[in-house]
Amino acid sequence: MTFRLYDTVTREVRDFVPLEEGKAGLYVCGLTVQSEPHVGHVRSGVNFDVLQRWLRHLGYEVTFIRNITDIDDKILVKSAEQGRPWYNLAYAMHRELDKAYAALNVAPPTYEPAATGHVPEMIELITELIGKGHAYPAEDGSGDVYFDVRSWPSYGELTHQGVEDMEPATDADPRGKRDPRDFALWKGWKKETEPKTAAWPSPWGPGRPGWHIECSAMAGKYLGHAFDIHGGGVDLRFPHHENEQAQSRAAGRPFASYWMHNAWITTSGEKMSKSLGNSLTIPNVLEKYRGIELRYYLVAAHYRSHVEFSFEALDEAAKAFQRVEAFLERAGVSTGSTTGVAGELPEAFVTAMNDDLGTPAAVAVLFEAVREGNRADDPKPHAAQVLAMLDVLGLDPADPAWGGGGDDAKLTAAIDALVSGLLEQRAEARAAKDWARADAIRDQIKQAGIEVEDTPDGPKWTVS
RNA sequence: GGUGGGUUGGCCGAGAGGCGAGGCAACGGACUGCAAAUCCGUGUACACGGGUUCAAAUCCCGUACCCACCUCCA
Repeated sequence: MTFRLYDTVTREVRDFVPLEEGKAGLYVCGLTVQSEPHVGHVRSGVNFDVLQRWLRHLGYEVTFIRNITDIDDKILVKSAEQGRPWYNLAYAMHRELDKAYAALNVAPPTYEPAATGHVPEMIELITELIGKGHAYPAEDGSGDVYFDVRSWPSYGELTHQGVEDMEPATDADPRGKRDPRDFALWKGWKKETEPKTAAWPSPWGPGRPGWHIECSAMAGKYLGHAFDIHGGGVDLRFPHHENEQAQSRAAGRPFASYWMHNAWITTSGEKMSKSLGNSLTIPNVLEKYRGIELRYYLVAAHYRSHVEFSFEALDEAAKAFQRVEAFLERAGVSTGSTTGVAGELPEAFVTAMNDDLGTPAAVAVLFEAVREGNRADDPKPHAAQVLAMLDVLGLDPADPAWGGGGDDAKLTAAIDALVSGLLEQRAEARAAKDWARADAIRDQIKQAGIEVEDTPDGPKWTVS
């Protein structure tokens, strides 16, 4: 059975046929590192991480490039507001993003190129476009270079829009554009307002890259002029991806075969914009929920479905996932080094994943396996299947990526020593059928935040 | 004005012509000293109005409401 995915261009789910058999080239637009990452930002990271893992599972040799935009208008504005160099802000936020990805077990891509490191590649591409008559230096002496939308008849093909139907830019400043829809490939340095460090030499004078050009240049450099899949958030379809494709193809590069776009996460029906305050930043959410729980929440919804974020829903998701963990614990495989040597994936799971990464259906299969395992005399084979599924989804609790360092083990031992003393007293009370005292001890332990469960193997405690 | 998406039970969230995805919560039962966990069982949901069909949450027409993008937001 082949892997099928939804292509934004054809608007249908179609077979994935790579350009080169056995290999998959994937480019995903990463973030503009201008502020702390929030839940919405990280969704794309998790979604494409699942894609990457699934392609690898299918046996593809994956080259995964996810860029970092580390110079742009907003970075300049924000850093100025904060009174620090733009590169300091970008670098600090980049490190925050790395931390957020790590906390969610988002595997690093093959390479994470930054825009500022690829100015020569961009200049080369822009020069080529000017040479072919698809771009022009602004006539107002600003040092800007624009892509000439009118020179490229298929402009709009990605998002199925005609140039005539597009709303003319409302940002009143036409600068030196021939057509208001023309977009900047290169932005001339504005001496009066922009720091000198934000300008690079170019044939058109000092300046910095336009937003879209970086992705065309970097995708071309690391994946070749034609590659398999290009991904990003829905908002990037237009103008970003439309422009990437236009400028790449105008330069004679075929560019991506498939376009994938993940949907939004909103809060109270609204876009999770960066101005919303910081209650939804990853560091904040991780104070209340574990990374694996947040990841489960994100994976349990289909990547093309809009998700209305709420802490109530995240809470439910966390409980659901704990059910899986409790099963693994019971089956006695949760702490073993079973990662990677787990059982076979159920066919229904594979079918679900092959159908445009149908993670909701895949998760349903996961829970069915958990129930069967709970019912079975020997849960181990089911547990092995469960682990195999979790591994593909990046949700294996035993994965060292989740941390669980040595301090934890020490703490656990210390608590165990304290709790076991109390549990012995409770056992004595129970043996004497002194239920009141037994329950009082259990309540006492519970007040410390520790739940006691009686199992066939004796009482077990967990931090609730 | 253009383009696209959405409205599913108490809640989250799948599905895309005919067997009630899955999870959370609730209720009943089993197990338990009581719990917890687990298992078994219970719900007749698809925005509204028409239509097509033996059969519609799913297809068609219309209506309402919501959302996203339209030049630097994942």
